[in-house]
Amino acid sequence: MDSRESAEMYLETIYILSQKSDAVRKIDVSRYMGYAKPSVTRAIGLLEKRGLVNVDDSGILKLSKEGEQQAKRIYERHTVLTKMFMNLGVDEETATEDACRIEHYISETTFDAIKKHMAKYE
Amino acid sequence: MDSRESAEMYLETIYILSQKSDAVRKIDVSRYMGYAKPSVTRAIGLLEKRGLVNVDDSGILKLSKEGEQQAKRIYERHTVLTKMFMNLGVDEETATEDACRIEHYISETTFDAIKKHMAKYE
DNA sequence: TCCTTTAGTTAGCAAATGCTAACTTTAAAA
DNA sequence: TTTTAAAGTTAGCATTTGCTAACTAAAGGA
Repeated sequence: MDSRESAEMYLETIYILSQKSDAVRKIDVSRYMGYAKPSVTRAIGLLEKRGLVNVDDSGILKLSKEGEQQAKRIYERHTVLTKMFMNLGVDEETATEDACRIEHYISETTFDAIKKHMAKYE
Repeated sequence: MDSRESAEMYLETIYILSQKSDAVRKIDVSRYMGYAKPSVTRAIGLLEKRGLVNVDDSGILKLSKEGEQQAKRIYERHTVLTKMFMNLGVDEETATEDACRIEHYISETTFDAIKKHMAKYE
């Protein structure tokens, strides 16, 4: 996996888990992503260094303002791409999987075009 | 870059260069991709081991049957995705760049759906 | 014939990610 | 209070890809 993709996946995961629970810890990320704990420890450490995530004394993860922006950006791509693929007749599971891989690699320009296009179908 | 993506890019490059010239060598791949020669030496060595590329005594690269199949598969994705993005109003350069990144990550199912969709516009 | 340019190779570095093993710490259970 | 289970951390391995440095080999020019 690409380095940027990896970071984005961690951010997105924290964002998604934060919507379901208000006390997200590393172990939750570990389980959700299916990665070993040390992988999560390091990855989140890097996100902290970059100022995208904060971990409080009790081990609760919070996205910073910028971290949340980035997470939302990816998550929006995720949902829009999934819809687009489903709109073309792809089943939900496959559409989600594809969106999840592609969301990291689409340029702003192309994503905007897709988003505008999809807006017609709402 | 992902390992599979890397291999696919080399195959696609050899395929593209083979359409312009019938004597493609490693140095050509090196220049086209902008990679140093040792990177190409190793990458093509791996493709040879996998039976996807053959290098004859004079250093000319040929895709094997399977190598060509894979290269064509990727190249088709490249062209179809580029068209789709341009169809949504994206400029050619951006469309090509995006297609080039995404072509490696789309499932067969989703690509088929896109392809069918694009067929309507021909 | 000798020299230079070009293609290709070998060896080894750096970066990044995921993993296991083993340890610490904390918190809950008995 | 003691024990046990769960969360995290540290250390270090493996894999993969691209790079540079330095070398070999072959082809062409002078």
